[in-house]
Amino acid sequence: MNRYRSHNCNQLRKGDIGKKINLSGWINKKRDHGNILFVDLRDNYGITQCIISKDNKNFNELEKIQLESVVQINGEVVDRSKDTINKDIKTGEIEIKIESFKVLGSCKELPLPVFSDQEYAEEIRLKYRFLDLRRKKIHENIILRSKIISFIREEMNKLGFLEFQTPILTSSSPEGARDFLVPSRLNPGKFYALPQAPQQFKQMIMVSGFDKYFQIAPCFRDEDARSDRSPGEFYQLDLEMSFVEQDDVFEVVEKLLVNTFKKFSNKKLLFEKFPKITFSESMLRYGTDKPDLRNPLVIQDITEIFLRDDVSFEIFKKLIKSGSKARCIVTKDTKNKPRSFFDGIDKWAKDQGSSGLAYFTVEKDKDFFAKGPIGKFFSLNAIKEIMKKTGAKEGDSIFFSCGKKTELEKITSLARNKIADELGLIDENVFAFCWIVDYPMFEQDENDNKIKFSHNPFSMPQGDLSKLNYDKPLEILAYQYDIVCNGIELSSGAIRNHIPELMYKLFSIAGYDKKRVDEKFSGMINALSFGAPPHGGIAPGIDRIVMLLANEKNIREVTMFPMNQNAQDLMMNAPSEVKEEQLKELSLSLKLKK
RNA sequence: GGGGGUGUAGCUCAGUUGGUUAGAGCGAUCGCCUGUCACGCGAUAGGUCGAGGGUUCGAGUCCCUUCACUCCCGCCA
Repeated sequence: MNRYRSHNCNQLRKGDIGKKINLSGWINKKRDHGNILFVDLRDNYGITQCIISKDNKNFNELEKIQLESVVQINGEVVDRSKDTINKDIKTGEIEIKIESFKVLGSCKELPLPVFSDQEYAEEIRLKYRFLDLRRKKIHENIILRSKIISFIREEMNKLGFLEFQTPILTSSSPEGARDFLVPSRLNPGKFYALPQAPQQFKQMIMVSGFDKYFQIAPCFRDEDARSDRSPGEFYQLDLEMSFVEQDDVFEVVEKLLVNTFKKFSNKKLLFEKFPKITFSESMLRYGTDKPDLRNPLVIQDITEIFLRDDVSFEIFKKLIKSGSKARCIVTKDTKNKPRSFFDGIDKWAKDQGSSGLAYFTVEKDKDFFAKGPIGKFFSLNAIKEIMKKTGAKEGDSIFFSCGKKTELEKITSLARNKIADELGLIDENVFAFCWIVDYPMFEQDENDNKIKFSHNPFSMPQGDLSKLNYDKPLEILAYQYDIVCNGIELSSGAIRNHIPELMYKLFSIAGYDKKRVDEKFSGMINALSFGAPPHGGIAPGIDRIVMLLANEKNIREVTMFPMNQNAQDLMMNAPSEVKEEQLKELSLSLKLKK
C-alpha cells in the first residue's frame, strides 16, 4: 500500500469484493458504451477491468483520455454477473467500480498500437522500443530472460562457482573478430578495445587461484549482424575451471543446460546426455560443425561409385578425376513425391550457387532400377552397390552433389536442411543438443594457404605433448569443443594451453614469432610463467539460450534494447557525431571517405 | 563488400494490362449507444505512393539511379 496503488493489476479476486482499492497502470483498452465505459488497466502483472457510468462526474473526462496514458484509479472491487465473467484474465471474476481517477502520465497519439498482435516494421519498433516493450509477447520474453539469468546464477553458485567482473576497457587482440576501439585521452594515439570475450582475464583468474569462475559477461565484436547475432554486443555465460579435463567441463555444462531447459520449456530434450560428434565426422555427415540433430537426414560420401566403369555419369566422373568428391543424401520413401518436388530442390540448389542436385529414386520392377533424370547412367550392379553403401531401399530417393570439399560441404549442408524442411522431418517440439569435439588446432587459409589457428589460439593440443608432429600441423587436434542445439551454435570452449613454451611453439606455426607473442599476449604469457594450473572452460551464449527457450527466431525478440542491422540504436540515436572539442581532447581528427 | 525481399494514410495492408478524383481495417477527431472484453453504429480529417531521373497523351504500376529496413553470403579466434 502506497500513494499510487494498494494492489497490482493481477491481484484482485472474488475474495476482495467490497474493498476500496486503488490501482495504477496504463490504459490498455477502452470500450465506450456512451453511458457506461470499460477501461482495461494494465501493469507489469496483468489486467483489471474498471468500469465507470455516466452518473459519475469524472465520466466525461475519463472517456477522453488516450490509450497508454498512465492513470491511478480509485474505486471499489465489485462482483461480475456470471455471464460477464472473463475467463481469459486472472482478475476476470471481478471489476473495479471507478470512483475517481488521476492522470499520472499522459500519452500522445501512438506511433504504433500497443494492444495488438499485429507485427510491425522493426524500424518503428526499435525507435519506440519503450512502447514495443509494453506489448505482451516481448514483455514476457524479457521477463523470461531475467528469470533464466537468475536461475543460471543460482545454479552456478550451487555448483561452487564464484562470480567476478572483468574490465570492459582492455587491449585490442590481433586474433578473432574486429575490435571496438576506444581512444585514450591520457595516452594520445593509443586505444583500448572492448573485450570480444573475457578470455584472457578468466585464465588469469585461474592463475590467481580462484578455481571456479563464472560471469554473465558482455562481449563486443564489431561484425555484421544476422538474425541470431546482434551487431556489437551480446552476453555469454563465461565460465572457467582449474584442474579439469574436457569431461569435467562437459559434466557441469550438461547439468546446467539440462536443468535450465527443463525448467523453462515444455519441449522434450532429445538427449539428456549430449552425444559427442567429432568435428571431422560432423563435417562429413552434416556438412557443418553446427548440425541440427532434429533432422534425421545424413550426408554420405560415395565418390568411389563414380569411378566404376558401369557408371557413365560423365560430369561427375570428370570432376572427381580433378579432385572433387561426390556426396549424397538419401530420403526415405519418397518415390511418390511429384516431379515438382525434385525439380524444386534442384532449382533451389542452383539458386544457392551450386550446379544443382542430381537425383534418382530406387524403384523395382523385375529388378531394381533408378528412376529420374540421371537414372540411366547407372547399371543394376552400380545401383545395388549404392543401395548397399547408403542403406537406400526401394522407394527411397538419392540426391547427389559433386564438388570441391568446402563447397560440397556447404551445399549438402544447406540441402540437408532444405529437404528436411520440404518433407516436414523436423520436430519443432524437441531440443537436440550435441557436443562437437576434436577440432583441428590449425587450418589452412583457402586464399593464401597460410596456416592459421582454426579456433582459439589458447587451446591445448591433444596427444602426448612431447611427441606432437609439428611438421604436420593440420593433423594436430585440440581440446576444443562446441555445444550445438537445433543447429544453433550455443557456445565454444576449450581446455587451455597453460604451458608457455608450447604456446610459443604453436604460435610460431601460425606465423607469430616469440617477440610478437610477447608483445600481443604479454599479460597472458607472463601469467602462465608463474605457476599456472591446468584449466579449461566454455562460454554459452545467453541470448541464444533465451531465444531457444522463448521459441523466437530473431535475437532482437529477446534483447531489450537491440541495435538494427547497421549497428544503430534508433531510440538513443547511436552512434552519433561528437563535438570537435571531444575529438581534440582525444587527439583525433576525422578523415571521412566520400 | 555481394545477392534476395520489402517500401502506398499514424499503424497493418489492397491497388487488375499503364487509364477518371489512390482504397480498406485499426488508430485519431466529432456524434450516438448501460454489460463490453478485438464492443457496436454514423460522420470527418489524414497521402511527396521512400527519393531522384526517364519512357508515355497519361506512371503507385514500366525502365534507370539512389536511399532505408530486413534476410542471406562474406565476416564472426
